[in-house]
Amino acid sequence: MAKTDNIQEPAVDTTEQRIFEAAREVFTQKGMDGAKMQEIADRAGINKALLHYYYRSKEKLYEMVARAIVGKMLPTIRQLLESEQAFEDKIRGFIDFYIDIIGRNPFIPLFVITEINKHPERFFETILPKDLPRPEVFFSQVEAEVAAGRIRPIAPQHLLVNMISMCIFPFVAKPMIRILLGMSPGEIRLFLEERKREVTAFMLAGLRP
Amino acid sequence: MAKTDNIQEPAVDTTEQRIFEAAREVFTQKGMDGAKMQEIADRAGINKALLHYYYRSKEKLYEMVARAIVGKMLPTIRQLLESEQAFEDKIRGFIDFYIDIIGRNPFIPLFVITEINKHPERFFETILPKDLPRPEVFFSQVEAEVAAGRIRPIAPQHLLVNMISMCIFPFVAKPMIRILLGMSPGEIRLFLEERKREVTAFMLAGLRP
DNA sequence: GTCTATAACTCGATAGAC
DNA sequence: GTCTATCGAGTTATAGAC
Repeated sequence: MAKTDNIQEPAVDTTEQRIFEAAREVFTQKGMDGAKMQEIADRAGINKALLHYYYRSKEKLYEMVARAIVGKMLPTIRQLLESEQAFEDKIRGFIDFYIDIIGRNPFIPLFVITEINKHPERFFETILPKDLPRPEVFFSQVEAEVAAGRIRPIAPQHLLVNMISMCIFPFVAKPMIRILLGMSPGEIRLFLEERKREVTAFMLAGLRP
Repeated sequence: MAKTDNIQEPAVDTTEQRIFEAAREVFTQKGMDGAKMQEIADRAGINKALLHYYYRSKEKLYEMVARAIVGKMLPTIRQLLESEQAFEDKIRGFIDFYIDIIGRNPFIPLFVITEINKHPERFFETILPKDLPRPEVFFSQVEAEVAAGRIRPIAPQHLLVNMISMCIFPFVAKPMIRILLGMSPGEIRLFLEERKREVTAFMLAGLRP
């Protein structure tokens, strides 16, 4: 509990941080089982023994990395669920910001999904923070919009899941989409960028009364 | 149970098939790296050495399993993309059938997504069949609907990705949704079942001119 | 075909020099 | 703090008896 509790500080390039960054790369690409301490050490440019000097075990190192990654996604979701912003602005803002952050960190969704499915107990007890965003404000907001006739009747839970699905899934399924639709690397990049506009349009169209 | 619920192969119960079935369970739940030959042998009720007698190596066994799983999802997608069925019927039929098949095999999406992201070369060269469904027929159909004014203007690629995302992603993110929305195991089951109706409604609403 | 026993190897972790 | 060397557990794969 002594030093690194919060982990978003800028690059000071200590050995400890180089290890952490190398571990983040390897763990996110290979997963817990596929990652090897040797590869992390090589990528950090140091020796295997040093990994254990700074982080006691592979398990501890993994937990640090996982916590930092999960923590990165929560503020955006909290903003959507808990803020008092106007409904349509919120939808627009969430889609834009969420697709943007995933576009810049495309490894995050698969990492989180894998972790949560393969090791749910560790995820919920050790990695996920306890103060999760609460969806009540957002849900009341949806219900108010429905009651006012500004959007068609829809269950708020399904609305939320539809929106998140359309934002995240294409990044996770990117290689499959590329092959199925016969896109070049440049075309798929453009396609994913377009989705900010497309998902927003589709959400608003799907909600028209 | 003598006969398994949802497998289409003949239930002959040879040693070879028991191994294959055990391997399917372990590989889909643990992934290639997390799966252990010992566990597969235990679950098949035979000895580790027999795994190598029937399938030469862990790698070969994994490829067999992966090919079978991927092959299972393709006919539904081919039906959507290539058949000449009327547009709205197609949309309704695809969502219903796809959510149903995933509901009965909820491990498939994460398995395929993981495989394709972690080992793209093996996936495309060894596991994915060469004769993929071609999207042209479906795309022309969407364009015809738009031209006729029966649906609002939308890029067929995004329409397709929106629909598939809303069908698949909730199953992959199930544990996260459970926690975020505070659902019991029974409630999440019901929620995912409801999605046949909800996704259909949302798609059709989003496409109204 | 099926088993037991074990070889061959990988990998996380530690000891101890500097 | 950082390194080299090595241990010991766990894993895939094979040899050989039945």
